[in-house]
Amino acid sequence: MKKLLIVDGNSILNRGYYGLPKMQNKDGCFTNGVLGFMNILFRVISENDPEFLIVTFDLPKPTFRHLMYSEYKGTRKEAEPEFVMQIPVIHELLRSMGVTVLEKEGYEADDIMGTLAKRFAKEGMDVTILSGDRDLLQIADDNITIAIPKTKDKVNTIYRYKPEDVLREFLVTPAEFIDLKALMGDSSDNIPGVPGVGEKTAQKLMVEYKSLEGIYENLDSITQKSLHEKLESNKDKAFLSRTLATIEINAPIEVNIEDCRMDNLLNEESLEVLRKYELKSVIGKLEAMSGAKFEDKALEDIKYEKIDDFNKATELLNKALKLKAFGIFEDGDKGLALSFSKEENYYIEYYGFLNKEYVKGILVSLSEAYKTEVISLDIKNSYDILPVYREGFHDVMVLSYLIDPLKGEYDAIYVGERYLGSFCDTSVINDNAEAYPVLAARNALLSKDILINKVTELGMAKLYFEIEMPLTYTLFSMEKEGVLVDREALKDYSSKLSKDIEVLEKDIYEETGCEFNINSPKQLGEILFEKMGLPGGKKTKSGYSTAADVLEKLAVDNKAVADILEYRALTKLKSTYAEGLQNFIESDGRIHTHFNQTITATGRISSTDPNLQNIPIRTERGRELRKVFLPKEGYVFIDADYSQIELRLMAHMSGDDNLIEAYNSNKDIHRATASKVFKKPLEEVTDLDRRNAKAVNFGIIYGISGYGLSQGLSISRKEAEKYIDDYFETYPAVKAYVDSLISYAKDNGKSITLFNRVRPIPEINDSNFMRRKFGERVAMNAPIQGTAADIMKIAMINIEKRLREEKLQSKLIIQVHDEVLVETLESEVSRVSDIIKDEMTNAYKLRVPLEVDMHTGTNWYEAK
DNA sequence: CACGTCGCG
DNA sequence: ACACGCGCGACGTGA
Repeated sequence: MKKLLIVDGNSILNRGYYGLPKMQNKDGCFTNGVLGFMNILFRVISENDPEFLIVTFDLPKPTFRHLMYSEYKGTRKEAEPEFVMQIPVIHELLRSMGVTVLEKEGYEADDIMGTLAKRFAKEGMDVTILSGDRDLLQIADDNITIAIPKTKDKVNTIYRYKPEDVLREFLVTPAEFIDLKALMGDSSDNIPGVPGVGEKTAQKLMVEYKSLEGIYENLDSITQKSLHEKLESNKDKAFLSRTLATIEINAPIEVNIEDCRMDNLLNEESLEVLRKYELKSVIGKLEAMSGAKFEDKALEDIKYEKIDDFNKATELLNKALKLKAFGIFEDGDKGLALSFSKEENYYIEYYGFLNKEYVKGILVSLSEAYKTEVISLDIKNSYDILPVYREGFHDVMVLSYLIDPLKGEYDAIYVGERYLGSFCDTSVINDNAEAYPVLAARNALLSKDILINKVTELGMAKLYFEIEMPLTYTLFSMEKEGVLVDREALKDYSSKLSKDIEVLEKDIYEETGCEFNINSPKQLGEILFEKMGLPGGKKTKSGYSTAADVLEKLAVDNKAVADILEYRALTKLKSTYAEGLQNFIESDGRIHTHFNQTITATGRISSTDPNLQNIPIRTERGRELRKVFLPKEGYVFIDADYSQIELRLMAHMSGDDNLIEAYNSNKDIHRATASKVFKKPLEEVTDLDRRNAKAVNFGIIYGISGYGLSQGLSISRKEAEKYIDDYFETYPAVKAYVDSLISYAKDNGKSITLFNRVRPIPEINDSNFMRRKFGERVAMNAPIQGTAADIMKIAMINIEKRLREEKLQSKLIIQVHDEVLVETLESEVSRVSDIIKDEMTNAYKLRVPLEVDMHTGTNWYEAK
């Protein structure tokens, strides 16, 4: 008989918390509840040996049961912060262990447990519910055991209740237990009960009359006067209490039991979490349970067949086409790994006619004739041998990123250990260059369904299928196209910089009276603040801060400092851009950056080798650099950027009527804000007012703080705080919205975008003030920045697709967060402009218009 | 390899 | 009294 264990998360965490003395890790995070939770859980697991495990939690929101009777205000006293901060920790740990965690808005954990227990028991499973309190006893039946941990005489035991045990101890059946509770009441559950009736009396009544109905039908036979009166005058309360005490067993919860299979609790991910919270004993218990030390877990071989025969490779590729799904991972120009199943893997070595072109020739038929799923760990790097993106292509790296965007790395080893519980011998990978590609193809194939289930559970299926997967192809196409760069112009730019740098260098040596390495913050700090005695406090770990905002204050009346700032600006331009970019110009004269889809915490893409998302623009000297980015012969650039997309999203998502109105009437938003916040007519708003309002607008998006704003505007913190207060008074719904973002994050340990993209925020309930405040700012920023990223991705996918499908020659080549650059055939300018504008403005319908600024030019300087 | 700094949105 | 704007990547220095 299959065994299922369902755990009442909040209640067991609570048990754990009060069962152990307070403990903290070195970050100050309390962990005793989590440790206690795990101890109880492992105890039950070892005694029961369940095959499946589900943990449920209450959401802090009111439930339907309680909403119906909202006059019963919560009497539950506020939980201790040391307890509350462990809620996200237990979530993080359970998630890392791959445990199914269920919670549903509008339902208590009791309802979820009751529903699932009854459902799976009916299907013939042996169900155990682990809870810290007796509420669940009403659910007990022949196939459902209620396990309750108790401490008696300092000995922890797990009490197990079947219906007969309930009867023996409480003298009622599980069904009657509901009425018993209705009479007694339960203050911790906000169940009023009949005042004055306690456990003993209730029990006596139930034994005698079996139900509330029985009691009230025979009220006359209750002779004890005071009890009679209590019952009579509280009949409504009794029946209402019964409704409140009844656990829902038909809650709308969907669970695939196979997803709840308990295996691989100890993996790279959970190990990391356990180490972070310093729960070594848990690691030990998990090792003992899995029967092996983590370090010497059974290592799996990477088995594969090497193919270097042309006919064999052809046969294999044709076989792949006919499969339901296969895994693929390209090993640069050296070869190609294919995986057909856990056991059947191949490495095709490119050689002679057996090359990429040949392989692509076969695989290209995947575009129509075959519905075969193609699954990779990084499919963007395989499009050079695949047809254009279609449904059925999958990327396991992208899936892992969506589930845990803070992780940073999603290689085959990580996926194997976290999602497959398969540990491979890394020495094999070090020794054999073919092993990793094979492992990547295989683990991608094997983990895809597991990961899609997780992503679906998290509400991100649409995000994955409709945005992230199509985007893999868009980014591939952009990288492949690259951007033309004028190497000679870059060299000229560099040598002009060199001249000016040389002069500055000499001036600085003279002005400071000594020669030193200006690029060394250490030496510079010593010269400025010790030798020259300029005012400036220690700011960094390693000495004086020589950051620009510090130096700018000194530069006003010190020529040397002013020169140093300029020197810094010019050397930056020279080393990072003028010299740096040259190294990336390839033989086609173009730079092919890498657009990374699995880096940022918020959902933006990033650009590396080189970074084309930080090409200078704010200073004229830097902006000049954009003249070296050119469209190819016969083409021009069209540059398009969203106008204030994040602020527009703030208007949309907060639903603030004032902000929405400002945008819908096409106002200058910063000016309009200044007018309202500083309470003066639009005509009287000065440039300074506007600048300040703009800073506040930005501050709101970044997660405002008085101090931060005061630094940005060089005003006192008090003034800055006044600005913020006035701002929130002007746009009250914005205030309510950012508050709701913080409270959502505190409750859930994460924030989400409009498209359900998840950004975990582990800092949000940290006991450390700084970390917690950081978490709060992240909670305010991530939904806005992330939603903007989502929308831009939609626009990019659609632009690339239309250019391709409408057989235009123009190509999308660069994205800079809210901006795209399209290399446009001259004769297509009008058509392509329409496409870009159309796809960007209509990427998603908001309550305010999405506006796009577009320019054409013969280089990036002109087009922007 | 960590740090400080600074380029961009 | 004090902590403090959000998100990235690249470079040079110095241990």
